[in-house]
Amino acid sequence: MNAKVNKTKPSLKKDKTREVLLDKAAQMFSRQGYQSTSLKEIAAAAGMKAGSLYYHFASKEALMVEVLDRSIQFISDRVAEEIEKLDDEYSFEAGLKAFIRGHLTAILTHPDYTTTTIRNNGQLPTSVQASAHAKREHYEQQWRRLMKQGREQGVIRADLDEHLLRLMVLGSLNWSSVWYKPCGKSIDSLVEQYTSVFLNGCR
Amino acid sequence: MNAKVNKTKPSLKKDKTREVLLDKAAQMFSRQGYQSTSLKEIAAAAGMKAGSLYYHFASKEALMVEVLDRSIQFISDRVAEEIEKLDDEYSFEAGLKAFIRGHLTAILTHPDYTTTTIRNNGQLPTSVQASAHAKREHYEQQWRRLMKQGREQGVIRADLDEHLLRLMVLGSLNWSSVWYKPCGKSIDSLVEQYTSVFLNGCR
DNA sequence: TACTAATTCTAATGCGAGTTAGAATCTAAC
DNA sequence: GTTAGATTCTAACTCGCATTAGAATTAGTA
Repeated sequence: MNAKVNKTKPSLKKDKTREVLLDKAAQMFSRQGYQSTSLKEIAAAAGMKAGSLYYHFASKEALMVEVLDRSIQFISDRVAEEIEKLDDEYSFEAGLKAFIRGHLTAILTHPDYTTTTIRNNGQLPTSVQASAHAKREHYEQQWRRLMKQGREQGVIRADLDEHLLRLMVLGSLNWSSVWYKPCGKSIDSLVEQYTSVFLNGCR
Repeated sequence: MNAKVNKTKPSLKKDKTREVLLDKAAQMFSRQGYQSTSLKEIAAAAGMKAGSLYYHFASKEALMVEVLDRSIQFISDRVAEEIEKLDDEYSFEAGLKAFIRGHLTAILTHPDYTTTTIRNNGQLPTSVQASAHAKREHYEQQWRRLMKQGREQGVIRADLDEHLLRLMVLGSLNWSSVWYKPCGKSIDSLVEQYTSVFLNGCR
């Protein structure tokens, strides 16, 4: 019991500042990009000096890796949540709407993390890039399965390439992180329009 | 006449290396981002040393500004070309297809320049950002006009927000620069699918 | 060949970045 | 209050960057 107290209490404090550092890092990475953001800025935003960061993270790259990991996790989890709300044998239409709602909600409610992934994709040190690749691949696999289902259920017209369709949907969804301002339309109304346009578009 | 020779001949040589430098810069900016690309790398790719760049460009920022300018110009020109092929009183359907073809062709045939714009959007020094803003605004204005036409001609359903629709189309088009590999599908077949999906989608 | 201008190189400057080691401070249990 | 451990700070170090001035080289003209 004593041991437990000794280990959980300080680790809570430590996790707290780790959390703050990650949030601030995600915020600045998403706005200025990875290279343009200095550890000094991140540390200052969290109320400390640059050197102190190294007590929590091994390097700037390690920080970025964790931000990217969380970002993909946010999206993946949020989509999974929406899927679980459906019946076991859901239709392609219902599935697509759930995917769109999950993906869009994640992007627009955790803009700092997800925008970091979307924006910095492709222009990061290869070591960082490799680390996030596996998780993203797994998520995209789920989209592929959804599209295959649409094809098999005959909802996707024969003359359409389902891979390209997937990229069209993901492209327009991801792009929302570029222009979305929370003051405008509600996420729900966005979901409705995205779903409606793409469903009508592929039938 | 002599004066003409004296001025055109060397300026041709000079313009040539300027061109090479811009091309290489666009290439590296699009792949690694603005901050992660050093003048040393750009110069090396053009077969010279970093210091020599300053004979052609005032600064790294000036280089970037010109790359961005050209990028938007490419897209804008290419779209204008497609529009000119149409009748004077073209329909929304024809207009949309021309816009999509122009935009996509520009993106996929000058990927270095256009990807630089798309990727680095938002994470550049504000001075650089401001310079490209005007041209881009003018181009987006043309899209707004197209969408308005679609609404007035009744092709865009009443329940759709035409501003959001514009962002959906531009998003999925721009995203193609992230995944497109020239070895895959032809640009024409992409144009067909984009047009078909969005036209069916908004009717 | 000699002269001139255009173009590139060399070498140096200053700055800010990421990183590190050790000192300083804070926290909490005895 | 003392002590031990956790956390942060200070002050340095190294490195690569953009930038610059002047020397060196090239190329074209007479």
